[in-house]
Amino acid sequence: MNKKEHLFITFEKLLRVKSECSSSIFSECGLSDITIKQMGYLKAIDECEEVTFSRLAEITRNSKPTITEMVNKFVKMECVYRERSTLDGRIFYIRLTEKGQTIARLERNSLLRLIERMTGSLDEKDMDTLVRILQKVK
Amino acid sequence: MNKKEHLFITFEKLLRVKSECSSSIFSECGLSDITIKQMGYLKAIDECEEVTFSRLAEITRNSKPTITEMVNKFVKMECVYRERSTLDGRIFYIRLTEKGQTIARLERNSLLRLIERMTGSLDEKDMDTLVRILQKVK
DNA sequence: AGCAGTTAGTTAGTCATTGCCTAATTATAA
DNA sequence: TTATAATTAGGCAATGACTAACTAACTGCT
Repeated sequence: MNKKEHLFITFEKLLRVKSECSSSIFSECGLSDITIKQMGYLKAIDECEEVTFSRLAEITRNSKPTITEMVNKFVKMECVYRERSTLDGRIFYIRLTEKGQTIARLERNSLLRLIERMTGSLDEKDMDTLVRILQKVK
Repeated sequence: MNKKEHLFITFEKLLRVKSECSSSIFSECGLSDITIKQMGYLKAIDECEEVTFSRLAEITRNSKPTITEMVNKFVKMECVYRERSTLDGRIFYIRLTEKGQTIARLERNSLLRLIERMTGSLDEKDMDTLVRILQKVK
């Protein structure tokens, strides 16, 4: 087996672990049936500091009623909640619950779990070596 | 910054590259709007040597008409084609086109592209070291 | 202070697509 | 002739989108 194949198999194993971590996160949140679109919306909400219905409609290029329905669905899923502005009673901010944020940051969270797993099996020197080598990749 | 954070950032960069490779593959195939379910069916077809409509209905726990519709959709998307059995004219095998197989094996293909990128920046010794260290991860 | 106009979000009603089903049909084999 | 493989017809729920009309709340002007 050549070096590329070795590398492929090694990374495949790591990615399988990460993918299992993603699945665990979804099922821990009871959201295994979430759609690609819904993931996209949660990420869009997470990327904003404070986001109103109108603003999210702008960002995602949807109508306001679409956002209302989407938010209602997310509220039922316990991913987001509304917070009324104290300055202007017409305005509601869309906020992620802890669960919503966990899912919005799924990539990050599953990678964190993988890194935990790695650091459990590697010593300090190995980690330094890994970082040193992988940083060369352009 | 501690070693875990370093490792996180390093892997995040690699995974971003891989994710860009996945997106490129989808758009090269003109299939950026494929759904999670459809991906699952393509993988199921790919995992079988030879699969008929009835067999795929069994495997995926769906009715036969569901498979017919799904296959018709995939035929329009140029992901699969029918091949009539020479032994029994009632039987059709569901076969992946090249495009269908590329998508069914997306994980593999995007990882292959990432590995290509890595091997372009690393020397033989680095690759050996990577494999040696990463194989320790349980 | 009070009304008119503007703005934020919601409701009602519609629509296309996906993904699934059962029942009936057609074509082929045994 | 009967059984089997796949298809057609017709239906249904959920997702994800829209426009038009509405309600609630703020803003500005007299």
